Amino acid sequence: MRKLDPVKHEEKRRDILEAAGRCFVRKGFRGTTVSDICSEAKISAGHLYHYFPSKEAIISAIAEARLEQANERFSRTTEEHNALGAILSEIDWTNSMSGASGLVARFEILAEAGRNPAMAEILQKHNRGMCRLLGGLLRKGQACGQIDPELDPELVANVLLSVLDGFKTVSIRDPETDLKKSFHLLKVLITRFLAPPSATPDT
Amino acid sequence: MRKLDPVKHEEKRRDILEAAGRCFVRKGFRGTTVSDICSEAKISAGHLYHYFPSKEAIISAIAEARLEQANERFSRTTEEHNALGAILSEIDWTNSMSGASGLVARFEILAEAGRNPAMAEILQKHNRGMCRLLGGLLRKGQACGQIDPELDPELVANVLLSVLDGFKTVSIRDPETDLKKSFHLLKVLITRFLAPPSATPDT
Amino acid sequence: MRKLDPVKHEEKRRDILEAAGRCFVRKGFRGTTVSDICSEAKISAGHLYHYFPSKEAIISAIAEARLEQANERFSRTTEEHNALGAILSEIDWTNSMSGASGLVARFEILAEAGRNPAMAEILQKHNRGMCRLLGGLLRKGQACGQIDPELDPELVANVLLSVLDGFKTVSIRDPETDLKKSFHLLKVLITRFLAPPSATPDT
Amino acid sequence: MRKLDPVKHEEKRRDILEAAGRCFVRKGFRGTTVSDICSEAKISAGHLYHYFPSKEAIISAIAEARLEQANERFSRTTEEHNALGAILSEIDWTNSMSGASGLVARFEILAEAGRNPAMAEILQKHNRGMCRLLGGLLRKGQACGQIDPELDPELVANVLLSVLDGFKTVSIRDPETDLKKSFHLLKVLITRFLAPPSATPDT
DNA sequence: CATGAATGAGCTTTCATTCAT
DNA sequence: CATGAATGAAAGCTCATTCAT
Repeated sequence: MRKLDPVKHEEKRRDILEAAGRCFVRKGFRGTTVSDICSEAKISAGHLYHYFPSKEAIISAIAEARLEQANERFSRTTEEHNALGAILSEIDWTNSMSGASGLVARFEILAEAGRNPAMAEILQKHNRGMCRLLGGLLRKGQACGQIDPELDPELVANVLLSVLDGFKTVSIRDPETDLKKSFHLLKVLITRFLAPPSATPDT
Repeated sequence: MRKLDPVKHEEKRRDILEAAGRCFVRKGFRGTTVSDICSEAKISAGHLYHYFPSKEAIISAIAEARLEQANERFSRTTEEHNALGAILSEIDWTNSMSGASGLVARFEILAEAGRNPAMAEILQKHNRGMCRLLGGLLRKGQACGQIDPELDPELVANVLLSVLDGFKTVSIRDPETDLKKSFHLLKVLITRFLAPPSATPDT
Repeated sequence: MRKLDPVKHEEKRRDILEAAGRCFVRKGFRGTTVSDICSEAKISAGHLYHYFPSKEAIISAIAEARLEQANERFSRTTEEHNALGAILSEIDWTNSMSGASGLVARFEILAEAGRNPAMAEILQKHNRGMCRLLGGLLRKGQACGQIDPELDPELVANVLLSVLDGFKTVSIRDPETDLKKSFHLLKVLITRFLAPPSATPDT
Repeated sequence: MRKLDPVKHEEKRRDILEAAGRCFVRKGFRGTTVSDICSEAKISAGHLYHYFPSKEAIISAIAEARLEQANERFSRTTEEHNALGAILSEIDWTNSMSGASGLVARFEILAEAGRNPAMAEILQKHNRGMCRLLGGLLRKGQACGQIDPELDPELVANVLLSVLDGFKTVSIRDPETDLKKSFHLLKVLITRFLAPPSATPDT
């Protein structure tokens, strides 16, 4: 007779997902146990299975959620920026997140996608979305002469997003990296790359 | 009388490491069991412990070996190329490795390094080495006017290596990517980035 | 004000018991979960405990109910048949139930009774009832010369009921058995067994 | 290099199977836990899996072994008895086994076979074997006039074996049954059933 | 050197049962 | 009455590691 379900249920699901997210950052997908997640979410061992059918499902859900969030943020960003601005804003946001929190999950997802087809599909789906957004911006930039018209927007989008992910490794490779400086350098890199050949890009 | 040890021993160690490498590509560090490795290396379960004290040690050794190999290859490359050539050659080599084989391990290492200090240290040590090599080339390029002298060689090296790693995700993100085209695009990206401002880079 | 209870309650109890019965046939006593039963009975997980204190109680109740039904049916049968007729009618009924539905539960009960004293007692109680019924018929048959008077009615009843249960395994042992033929054979078997020695039984 | 395996291994396998057998008698297939078996076999929790891939496999192996033993014993029996003698000897053996030990497993197997196709197949395979043996004896009996030639040997074999299984329930149904008397009664039953119509069967 | 039997902690998952609503 | 969230013990099974041979 009581019908508080749908809301509470979804809320709890989110709680668990967040708890799982924190665990995954600390120990990785495979290093995290279901027990870890239950402790973190303050629920009992078996109760997790009222919300998710398996650990695998939680991993998928986390990946999906993380990528979804990224897409949404990027979608908002693209509404008020041009291509270059959107990319830079994205990097800026990445850098602002102190610590590995969000970043590590990224590599976990990439590593997993390299051998788990289900994960690969999730990743690809979201990547297509982001490429479309960025590709559109690039085309606009080309239309108004800000961007080299010779570049293939779709390809550039894919490559730039890859490069962005790569950039996230900078502080793992060398923790003493000056993030401000390297951010500026990446900005130069992208600016010079996209600029129409005739233009004389600055440093 | 038993005096063939040191050589044979080292040989076997390498065998095991290679077997482990193949397993890790297929199932990841955590998804691979010691049993998997022993089967692949065609040795018995316990015998592996004559060569490595723990699974963790194998993971470290693999990471070390992989990065060592990369460094050596890059070291050789740098002897006969300028900065741009070395980077392009590196990308070329990456692309030539069909399949995820070498690449996946890379993200595994990065994800692991993000939360495991021991792995982080290994990664950082080798990254320093590669940065030094690439940094030296960049400086030479600057000296002879091929590369923008305003760029900080060390920082550029670190960023470029990161970008390179990112580029490896291209085909995971979108398996239908035309690798040749995207390789060419990356070449353009790097060329334009490094070129002295006055120069008119090609497409 | 709430006064429809006793009737409704008993009704629901029976519903649940029937649902449980269907589950037990499919998965056995131990293979069936309380959840299975609740789903089948279309009630919620915890609500079942308003009707039964435990799963064990449901198992007992089912066994009791099944045996009770069998007794009642046999009781009705005995009113209008002689011994041989009653037995044959019983076998006929068994055969008419296509599928394992009722039969499987029988072996489940026997196996359980072999190790669970509570179940054993239930089984024995009902067996005594059926033996009394069948024993009475046999005695009548002896009185009117249809049945060998040398046979001990109680013992014969118990053995015949056992044989009947055994006969139920025929189609499990060999699913291609011709039930009609084997039914006829059993009829011959019982007829010859019970017939007074002088009589010349037919085939 | 050591090669004590094949023998020791098979021996241990048998040990475990015997331990499992004892557990199954006490608690049934589903009521027995892997832990129970390991304790009974005095091995550690996980070690069982060096010998059997799953609990299911143990259940199958037990069923197979039990039925195999029964077949072998019956095979030996048939070499020195005629049909009636073989059956009686079989019943005798059954009765001699005090307690439910062997019997319970029988109903467990039958109940399981009623819903588990794998178990059903095992049961059917062995039943075919026993039917062939018994069928052969029956035919011989018919040839020398001891057995009613009108009876279909295969069908009779299957029905008799079923009846035999049913007879095993006698002491579960009524623990106070006089086994000697009921054994004698069954002997009468089978004798009269098989005897050629003209013959005057004894009591 | 080499084997594989053996261990035992711990993993994911299930399930009978309770209880707040 | 009725729900389903919640519990926690225990299930089947895996796995890194040790050790007698």
